[in-house]
Amino acid sequence: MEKLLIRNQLCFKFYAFSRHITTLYKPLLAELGLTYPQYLVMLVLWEKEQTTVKVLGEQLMLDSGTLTPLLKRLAQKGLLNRSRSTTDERVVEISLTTEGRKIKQKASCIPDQLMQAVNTESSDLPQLHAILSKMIDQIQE
Amino acid sequence: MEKLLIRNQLCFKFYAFSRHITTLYKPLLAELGLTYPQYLVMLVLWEKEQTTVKVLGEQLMLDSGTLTPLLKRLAQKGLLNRSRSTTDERVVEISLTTEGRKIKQKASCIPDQLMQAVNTESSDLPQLHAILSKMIDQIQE
DNA sequence: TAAAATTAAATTTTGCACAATTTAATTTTA
DNA sequence: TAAAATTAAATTGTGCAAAATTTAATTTTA
Repeated sequence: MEKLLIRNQLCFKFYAFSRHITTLYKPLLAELGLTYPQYLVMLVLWEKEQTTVKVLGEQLMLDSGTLTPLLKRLAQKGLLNRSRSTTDERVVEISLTTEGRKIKQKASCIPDQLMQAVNTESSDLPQLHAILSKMIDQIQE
Repeated sequence: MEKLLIRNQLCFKFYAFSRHITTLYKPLLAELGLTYPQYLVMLVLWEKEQTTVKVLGEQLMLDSGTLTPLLKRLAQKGLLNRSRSTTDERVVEISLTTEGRKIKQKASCIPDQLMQAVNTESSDLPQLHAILSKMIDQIQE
């Protein structure tokens, strides 16, 4: 029964820390007018300027129920375009706009600023990366 | 700029894995009729049968905006009672009901089942616990 | 090739999360 | 002790998440 003690729950630690990270991002992303999930979409588009809702969903592990309204908001802000593919009308293509490309510069300092705020002992970082990567790879099998 | 690559983002890994854990809990908690945040509240109450919204919020790192409606749902299910403190009318006391106490038995197998589903290499577990505990302790300073 | 199956997004619904504000009670302090 | 400050919940509003269903397009297969 001691496994029901909240302090012993690894999953609660993930849940709590993940939310904490989002609050640390908030002031940094506010300057770009983005939420954290919106920022993740922009990260993907900064790597590859054109993609689809499906591919985006696979990369971020989010479904269309989450992405459709989120992408509409980003389109509203003028950061990306949404359009039906002409070769397959089921597909919606997402492409970076000039404005969307522009704010990549402003975002370039965010990763460092954020990690500073997270303030993880830097010796723990490689281990965390390794363990989490392994765990996430397992999900995607 | 390579820090803007999504695969390099530790925070995305936390975000994605935390959501993944919640989906693993879902079928287990469905038998109790609970969501994951509701389950966390029950974990706290199974340790200490009476508490307050404020204390609960500190333990789970959630505010009244999240807890108030969540606690109303748990009260609706008959698992806990909400009542204003008589000594300080600002405070709402939360107490476990007989029904709420009863389902602790049903929940006793969940931690093991969940960790099996998470399928983390068991050699990584102590490290994860240690690193996350340290990081969460820093938040609460 | 027509029917069946599959696929991609969108929609609907429920339930968090959290910032900001409000309300009411209690404490502090001038 | 009356005014000011603080505290605890509740409320309001926005934006995820994810399950379930719907819609429309494409692919498979009988």
